[in-house]
Amino acid sequence: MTLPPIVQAFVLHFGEMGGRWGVNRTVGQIYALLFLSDRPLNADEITEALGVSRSNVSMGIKELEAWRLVRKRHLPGDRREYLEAPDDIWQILRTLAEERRKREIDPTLSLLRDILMETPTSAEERHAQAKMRQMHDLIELLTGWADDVQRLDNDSLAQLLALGAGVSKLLEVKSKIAVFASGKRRNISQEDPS
Amino acid sequence: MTLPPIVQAFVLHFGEMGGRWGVNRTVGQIYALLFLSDRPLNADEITEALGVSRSNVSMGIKELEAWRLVRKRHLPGDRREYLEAPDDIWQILRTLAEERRKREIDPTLSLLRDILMETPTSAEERHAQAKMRQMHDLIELLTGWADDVQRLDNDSLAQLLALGAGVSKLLEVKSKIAVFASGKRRNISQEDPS
DNA sequence: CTGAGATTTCAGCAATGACTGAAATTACAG
DNA sequence: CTGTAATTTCAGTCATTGCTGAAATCTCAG
Repeated sequence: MTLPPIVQAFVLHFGEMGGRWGVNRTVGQIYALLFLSDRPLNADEITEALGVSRSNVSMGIKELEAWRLVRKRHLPGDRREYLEAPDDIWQILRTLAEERRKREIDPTLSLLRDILMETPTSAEERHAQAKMRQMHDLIELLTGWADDVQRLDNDSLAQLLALGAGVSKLLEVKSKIAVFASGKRRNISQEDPS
Repeated sequence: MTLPPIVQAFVLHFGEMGGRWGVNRTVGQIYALLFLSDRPLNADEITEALGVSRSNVSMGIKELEAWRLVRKRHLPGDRREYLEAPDDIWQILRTLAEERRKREIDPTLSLLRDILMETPTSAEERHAQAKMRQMHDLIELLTGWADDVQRLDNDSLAQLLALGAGVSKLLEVKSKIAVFASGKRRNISQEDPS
């Protein structure tokens, strides 16, 4: 691996963090490399830069495509495939949020929906189901919010983030004026009145 | 494992999802069990319910304590330790957000800070560093926002979530009135003018 | 104190996941 | 088409992580 020191440090770090982020070391390293690169790289360049096997790179790329974090491109007069990481950092954020949700949250939401259809047959089951309903409702609230925010353009999103807790002040005002209430509202309470 | 079917389904699911959430199967199962339980459980009850070894349960509990997702309690006239999962679901959400950030984001932020102190020595390094600055600034914006939101009380948080994308409408109004601008604003742009 | 019950630690085994090289498949220039 | 370069697949091996039982440590009633 002959990379500039700061690039190498970042690549190695992403490799180590990969585990915590739900991908393996090589996948983390490939993404880091592509993210920092000022031009698309082909698989052999990646293999060379990271010092791993060509097949490992192939599998890593496949996974990054599944995450929609890299794109394949073709350069004129070169049969090889080149890879690049999209560079709109806001879009990367949206993609990560969507993909993590798909992997980490949706399956649970689906299970909860199923279980909440069942009729409890004991006090213990009734309590368990009530807890699951709490969890279900909270997740729906969160994912619904995420859906909405997902659709904001970069600037609005940046504004929202910059606002921080200031939003609570804004909410006070809103509740007083009550005119801005636009279309779809959601259920606010998480307490289950069962 | 002799648990009510819906409890068992939920526990097994949490076990399987554990991997994606950064904990092992047993840890996921223990948490699921405690979350659904209507009373604190001792380690032997957990061992019995999950059909795993006592030592495995001990290690799992230790990890859940490190995540601050469970508490130890003592019942009068019983030497054993009992465990319970806090039941304010909003608090659980805050805890999860904090702990995941600590594990998944803070180390990267720290590395980025270090690297951004370095002086690039080539065009390639300059570009890489610019990308890292973008990432750094975005993460700071996100964690700063999270810090703020973290401090909201349950109701304000619920309101914020229910608002969804409606916040952008509110932001428009805000920018027109410009009176609500309270204290700490943050840098909005992510574009690096290097 | 003492000792029985309760909990934690840890070395070794089991299971899972990651990586490699070789073979198979695909893509395309000529 | 054909042949070569490029990519993917996959069986086997290596590395990591998870789990267990036994031993060590801790805790507290008597």
